[in-house]
Amino acid sequence: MKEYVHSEVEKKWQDIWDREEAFCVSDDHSKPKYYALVEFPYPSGQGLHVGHPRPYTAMDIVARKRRMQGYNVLFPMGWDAFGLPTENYAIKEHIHPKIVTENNVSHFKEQLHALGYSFDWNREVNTTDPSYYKWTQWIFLKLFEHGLAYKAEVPINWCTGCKVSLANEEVVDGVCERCGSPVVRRVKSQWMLKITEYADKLLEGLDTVDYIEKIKTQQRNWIGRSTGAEVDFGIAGTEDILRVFTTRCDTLFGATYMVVAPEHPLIEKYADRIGNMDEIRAYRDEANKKSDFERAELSADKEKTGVRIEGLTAVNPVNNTEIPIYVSDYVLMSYGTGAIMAVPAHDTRDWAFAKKFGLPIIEVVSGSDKDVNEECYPDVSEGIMVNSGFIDGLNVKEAQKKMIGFLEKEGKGREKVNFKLRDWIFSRQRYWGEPIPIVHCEKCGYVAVPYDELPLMLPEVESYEPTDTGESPLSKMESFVNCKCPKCGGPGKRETDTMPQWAGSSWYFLRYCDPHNDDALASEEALKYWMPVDWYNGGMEHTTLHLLYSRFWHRFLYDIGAVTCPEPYLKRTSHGLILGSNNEKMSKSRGNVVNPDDIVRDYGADTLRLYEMFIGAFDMAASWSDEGVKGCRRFLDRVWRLQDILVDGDSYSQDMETRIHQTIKKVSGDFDTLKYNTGIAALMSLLNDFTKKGSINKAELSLFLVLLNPVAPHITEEMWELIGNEGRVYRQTWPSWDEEKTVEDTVEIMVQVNGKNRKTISVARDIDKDSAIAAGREAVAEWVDGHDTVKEIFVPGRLVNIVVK
RNA sequence: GCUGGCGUGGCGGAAUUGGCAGACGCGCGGGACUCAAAAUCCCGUGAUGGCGACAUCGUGUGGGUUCGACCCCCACCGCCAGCACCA
Repeated sequence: MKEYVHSEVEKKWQDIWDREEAFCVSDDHSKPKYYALVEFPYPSGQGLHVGHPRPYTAMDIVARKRRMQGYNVLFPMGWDAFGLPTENYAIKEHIHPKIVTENNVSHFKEQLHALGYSFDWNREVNTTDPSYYKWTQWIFLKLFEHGLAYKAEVPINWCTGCKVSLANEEVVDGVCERCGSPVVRRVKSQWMLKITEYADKLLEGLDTVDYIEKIKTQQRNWIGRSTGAEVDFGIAGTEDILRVFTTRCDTLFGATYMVVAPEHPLIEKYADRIGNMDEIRAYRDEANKKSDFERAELSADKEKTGVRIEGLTAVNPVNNTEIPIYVSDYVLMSYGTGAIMAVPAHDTRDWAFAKKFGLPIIEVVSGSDKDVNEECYPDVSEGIMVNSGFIDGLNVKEAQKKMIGFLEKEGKGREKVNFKLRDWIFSRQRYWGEPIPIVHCEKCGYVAVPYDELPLMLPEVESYEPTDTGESPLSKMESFVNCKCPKCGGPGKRETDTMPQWAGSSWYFLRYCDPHNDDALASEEALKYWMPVDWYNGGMEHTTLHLLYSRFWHRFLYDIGAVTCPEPYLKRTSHGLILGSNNEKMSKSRGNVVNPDDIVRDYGADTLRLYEMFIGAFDMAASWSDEGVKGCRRFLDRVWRLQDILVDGDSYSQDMETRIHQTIKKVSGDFDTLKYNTGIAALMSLLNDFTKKGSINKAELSLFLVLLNPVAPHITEEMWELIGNEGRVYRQTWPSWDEEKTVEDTVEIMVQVNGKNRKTISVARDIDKDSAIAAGREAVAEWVDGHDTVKEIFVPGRLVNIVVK
């Protein structure tokens, strides 16, 4: 027998697949389509990581199996290539990011190719390609046109050392990831996308798709819809109001003071009436010095701080009581209205604050067995209202209803829905991203670059270093910045910020449908045929960013008629991380990184694919084991040696038939439900049976190769050819099983006495209850004779249980 | 703190969703082949007791439901992930 040399076999078949264009797909509308998608990688300088092949192999198995089942399968790959690491590397090494990207992409591509994936490389996309980002810019302009892109002053992370704004990911433990200087919050004018306008649609859409539950929950929590009421408190001696959002308007009679965020505009507005303005400004400045990290870090059980606003009091609209107003950083400007009504009796934060500042605490929901002055009573979803005037005696729900009625009648409040979701900060003061196609004109304001001028090319610059002021490197390029206003023809200045990395990845799945189209992001015909994506797998870390952003863009494109379905992904799953052999996350500093190239070289791509699918449940983290890899290679060696015991035969031998049908069923089911580990285990078991038997016929081996092919495509093609079969495994039809043949004629059932196993007997599969029990009684006579029978239980195919006294 | 998930041999993990716990793989022990080793093949492998057939115990802890519980219910402990002063 020929020796199994994985390097030769794998190279041979990869070349053949290339030559045959084996996995290039055409828009053949006569066949049912299947769109399998994996998240495209960021082509980093480090190359492929052993974490990448886990989802890629999983979806490659799905794609290969669906092809064998007669589907026209789109399984594409591309590059999410804009981004910071490339830019930083370019700065350090003085190489243009475009060149860095090209090198990285070609390295990645080689590595993916060596793993034998069935990607359709004719549809490769690259987000940094102008013919691609032309359409990213087009979508931005559409958003702008529909009022969903706007400029706003927002707080950003500012590195005091590099004098540059940082993405959240670049802030580590409150300091700059690169230079270690403290990071503070700073206000800057940024492009924003109004994802909040789509909050409800994004929430509702979740009910129509098949995502694993944990993803749905996380998205729902992130969107954070809560229903409550807006309540307007008067400000004594003025016409102004202080508006708050509350989910508990029933507790309004218990509101004994108010708190506003340090940045609340009301403070500056009444600066001349406020007695202690200096103190308040000092407090605000202190709060602003804190980075997000510090604010969050200290949040949990931090002592409450705050300052009373002297000279301003609020009027409670239900009883016209005047109550004090405080500033405190526990109230966030970014949620609700930036102001709250404090009900210390029933909110732990308000209670802590009230205790510290000696404010009154009034119980308004009964039910606590303690005095609310001694202990806060926050759990008040049930309970009866007390000390609450016209809603006394009502339960919480009724009280809320009546209160909203009252507020609406008085014009002092209304029902209101609030979201945690914030608008999407869309500007980056960076070079390596899509230029934002907007011109600022003194006369006309922000003006869109005309569609026929897209793509707005990213110009060549001399240096990618950010400027001292934190502006994008593009701002130093006068020839780029200065232009004519597209509207009035007067002097204009181009936007110099670029888009975040999330932009290009928010629609790439659409481009795969029609990647070379120059007139549209994809033709309607192609979109109609291919979309939505049938199965999308990706990392859990993208659930609230990429996954939500792309759903938002897609829904918007649907609303303007650019795409044909409202939700982009029918099904979403997530893979678990691959940890180092020490159970820790793989990283250079921990020294536990495994390079996939080494595994491919030493054991072969098929081994790596098999191992990563066998390592454990797909959605759970799994730690790397070199011994486990060897075990998988050993299995492939044993598969190869099946040639030694090969005999003639063009149908399954009788003694193996049941096992074979069981295995087809098991593998088919497991490959469709991400249970690759047990599917592979079933194949290992079947192999063990053939080895034990000492022979396998050609029909049986051929079947085995077809079942194993999606996981280990190279070795199976080679063996298929060696045993003299025609054609290719990847073009075979996926086998079906006969349900009748998956069950044995006789079954072993256990016989229990009082629930305890005593004997095992062999009976006909379709034995009736009485005969089964009779046979059972006979087998366990020594335990039941002489006892009274209480109950007899028969579970077909499983057991007989005789309960005696 | 909130949300979601998990807890099973020496290890990675199975268990048709209430029906023989530990499939499959790793590791380990023994044997065959070999001058020897590697590779390969065969046998064994939850714990305790027994030469043995076998018996008892055993799925984080404590209780419960049931003829029967890794699975369902109640309480608790521990770990992982995400969010976190969200009004």
